[in-house]
Amino acid sequence: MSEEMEQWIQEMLRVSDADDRMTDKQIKIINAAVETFSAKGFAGSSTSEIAQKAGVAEGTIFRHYKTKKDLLISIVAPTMAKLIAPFVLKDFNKVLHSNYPNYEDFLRAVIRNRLEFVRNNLPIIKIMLHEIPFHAELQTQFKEHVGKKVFQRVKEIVEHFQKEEQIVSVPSTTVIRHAISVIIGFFLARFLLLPELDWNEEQEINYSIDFIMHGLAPRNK
Amino acid sequence: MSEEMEQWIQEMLRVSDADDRMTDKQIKIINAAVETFSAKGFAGSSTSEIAQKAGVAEGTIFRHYKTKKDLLISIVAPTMAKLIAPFVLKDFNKVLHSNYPNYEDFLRAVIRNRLEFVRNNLPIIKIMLHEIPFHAELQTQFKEHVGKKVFQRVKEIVEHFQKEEQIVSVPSTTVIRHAISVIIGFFLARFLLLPELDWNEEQEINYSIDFIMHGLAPRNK
Amino acid sequence: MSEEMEQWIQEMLRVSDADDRMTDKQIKIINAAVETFSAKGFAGSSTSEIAQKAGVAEGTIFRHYKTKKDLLISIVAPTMAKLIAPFVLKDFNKVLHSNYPNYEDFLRAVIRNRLEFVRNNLPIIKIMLHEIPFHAELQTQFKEHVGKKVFQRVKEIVEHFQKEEQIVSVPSTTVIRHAISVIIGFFLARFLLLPELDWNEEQEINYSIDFIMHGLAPRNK
Amino acid sequence: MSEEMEQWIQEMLRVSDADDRMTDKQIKIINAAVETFSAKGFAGSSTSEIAQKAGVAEGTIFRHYKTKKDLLISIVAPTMAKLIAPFVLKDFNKVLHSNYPNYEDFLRAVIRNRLEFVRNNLPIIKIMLHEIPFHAELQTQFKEHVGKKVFQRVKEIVEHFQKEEQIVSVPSTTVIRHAISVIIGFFLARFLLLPELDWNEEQEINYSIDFIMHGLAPRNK
DNA sequence: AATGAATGAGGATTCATTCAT
DNA sequence: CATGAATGAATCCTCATTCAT
Repeated sequence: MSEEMEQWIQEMLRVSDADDRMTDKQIKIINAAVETFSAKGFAGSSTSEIAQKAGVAEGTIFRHYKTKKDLLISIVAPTMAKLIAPFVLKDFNKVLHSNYPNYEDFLRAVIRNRLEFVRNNLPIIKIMLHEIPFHAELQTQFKEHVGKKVFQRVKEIVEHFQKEEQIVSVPSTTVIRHAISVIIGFFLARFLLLPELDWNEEQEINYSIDFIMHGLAPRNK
Repeated sequence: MSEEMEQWIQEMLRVSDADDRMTDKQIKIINAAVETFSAKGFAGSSTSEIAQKAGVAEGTIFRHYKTKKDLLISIVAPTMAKLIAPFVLKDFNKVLHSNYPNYEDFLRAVIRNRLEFVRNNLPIIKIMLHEIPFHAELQTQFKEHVGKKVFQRVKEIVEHFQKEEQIVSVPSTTVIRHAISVIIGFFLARFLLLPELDWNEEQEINYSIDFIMHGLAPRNK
Repeated sequence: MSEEMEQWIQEMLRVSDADDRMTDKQIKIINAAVETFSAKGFAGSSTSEIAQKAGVAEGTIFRHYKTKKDLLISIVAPTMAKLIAPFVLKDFNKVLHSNYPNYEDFLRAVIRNRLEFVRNNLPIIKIMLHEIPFHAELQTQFKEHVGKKVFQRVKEIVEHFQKEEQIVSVPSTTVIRHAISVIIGFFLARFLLLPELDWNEEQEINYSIDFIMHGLAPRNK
Repeated sequence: MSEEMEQWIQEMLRVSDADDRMTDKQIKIINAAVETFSAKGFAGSSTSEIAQKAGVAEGTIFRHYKTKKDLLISIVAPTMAKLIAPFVLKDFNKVLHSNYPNYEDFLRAVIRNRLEFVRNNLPIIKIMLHEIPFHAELQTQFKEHVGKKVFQRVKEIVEHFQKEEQIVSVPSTTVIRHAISVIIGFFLARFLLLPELDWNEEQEINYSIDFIMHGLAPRNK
């Protein structure tokens, strides 16, 4: 792997791990809330249970977070930002201007990186998945950030490689959907559907990349 | 398309549409519950709201469904069964013994058929997605039916074509995951993420099949 | 025992066993209600449970008994009447005019007879005990029948024997209370507090009569 | 009366009056609950009525008592304990080793003392009587404490006096039942059946003791 | 007579949130 | 800052009773 890319990966890691300053009790509350929301869903969790699990008084939660929903937002929003952080790095599509003969290594680096991120933030990712449909604020944030910024960046890359005839000539939205489906499908299987299996992650990543590469390869008539 | 396959598709349709006999009020309750659960989630919906929406007394709900959860189950369970019904038809993998040169038409038939089913049962499908993680009964049913029966059938087909060297030599579980990811990815985008777009469904199905076919094609070194 | 007394006992039995005419369903309802009220109390029993136990529709109960309370009254009232029936027989205090040297045999006959009655109507007796304090109608009936009629009869007898100096010269109300306490104390222990014990009823009756006789015997200074 | 006995009576009083520390609202809730349960029975009382009577929000009840039944137990259990407290004082049967020629004074002291206790706790005593049959926890406590501990103590005394031939030679269980029946019979008449009467309590106690003493006196053939 | 679906008031209990300490 | 008692609206659910069939 090129040195350039390694630097980029370091950047990606740095960006994801920025942590806000919080008091000891706040951290306990957040942890308890994450655990509870993740296990029972937002609507199925009670603030009293969270307080108990956090070892604080019921009132303490509301000193830090005006409402229960506030608590949810302040858990999900930063993680959603971190989840897509690498894609909005200003040098994300540096790959375009490098002299890579292909995008395979790049794809592999991104997958590995996000795999780690998901692994380390699994409960919050679950909360995101479950709650986005029910909370306008989260939907807005999701559509804005993921739907626009990320999509825009990825689209540029895809269309670049299409111009170079390294990717089949199919609407770029479709190309993106296919690729992302395969990757997210892997993440879901790995962490949500069959986490108990004995996964060979490197191999599966390779299979997935291989599948995507062949699926997207230009058609030779 | 062969006549045989057309018959099978008819069979698939027939199986999916069997409808239970219910009283007028029961239907109203179910419809109101589907609408509400789908919009706010199970835990976020109140029985009083459902009753009001259904135009019945709150007590009437509990005459027909012992608990609120009962109401959920009796909505989700049959639809989950219908969702996978085609896969457990005894002649589902008839394709194996036919003389198709490939499995493309078969795949297209299944996708089209399930696309229609999802379209016609969208709110319930949403409920399924949201609630399965929180209800042991639904999880059990899902793992049992989808995880075991459907997977088994599909695996047979995949391994059959692998033996005939029409599919790349990769673990069948991985093959299945890739194909399903692409299809479900399409369904999610079509109905949940970007339903407001002006979709050319036939074309997208073709792209997806094309992507899968190339992604799964045997590698020629 | 005298022949006269035996006749009286026969009369007592006859009076207690008069049974009202009821339809088959009515009998089932009453039995179910007795069972339920006795086990859970009136307020703790639901008409739906009674209907279920009786094998009739919920509405059927209300065809025969206007309200749930009606059902209670129509169970308790007749049994309360039967419970005191012997005491209001017009020849109850025939004992006064017989030439008995004492009242022992008479007391024994009454105790035995009421013991049988209680044994055969235990659940209803329980209901009476529990519900009289909470239902004005039952209280009225109880005070009227038991408190007045029975008390009047017994008082005459007691005062008769006091005049004959066979009973200690103590207020007749106190005498009656003492005797009844001992008898009812026995019934309660026998059937409610320690029903599982292996009771020698005849012997206990003798002990109780003996205790009463000595307790009430005229004091010899 | 001996000085020794007077001391014992003081001890008895002290033990009965120990009062738990409770907040102002808790006291109001308990008082309202006692009043309501006593008047309508446990099952016939609603928590909303109790809250209203106590002048607190309904939720407040459940902050202090997890369930309505909890509220009942926390009312009845301590009173049941206090009711029998004198009998389990370690010097209760001190009477055995004193040089009393008889047990009359002792019996009178106990009756007077418990009469006062019942007078001061009448509503709770009523609740006890009504609810013990319907609540396993109360039954257990009753059988354990009253049935075992009290009975054991009293039995020792009775058998002691039987050995000394001051009590008739009849099974001690029967002796106890007779004595207790007379005393409880008096209490019930005094407070529950005919509370409106103008009772001369001291005289009735004397009559009852007299009745018991004669009823239990050794038989002279 | 009998049914049982339907009712809506009322049941116990939970909840997010407030506020005096 | 933190507490936890207090709130009262809202929750799910049960109930006695009615009424069309």
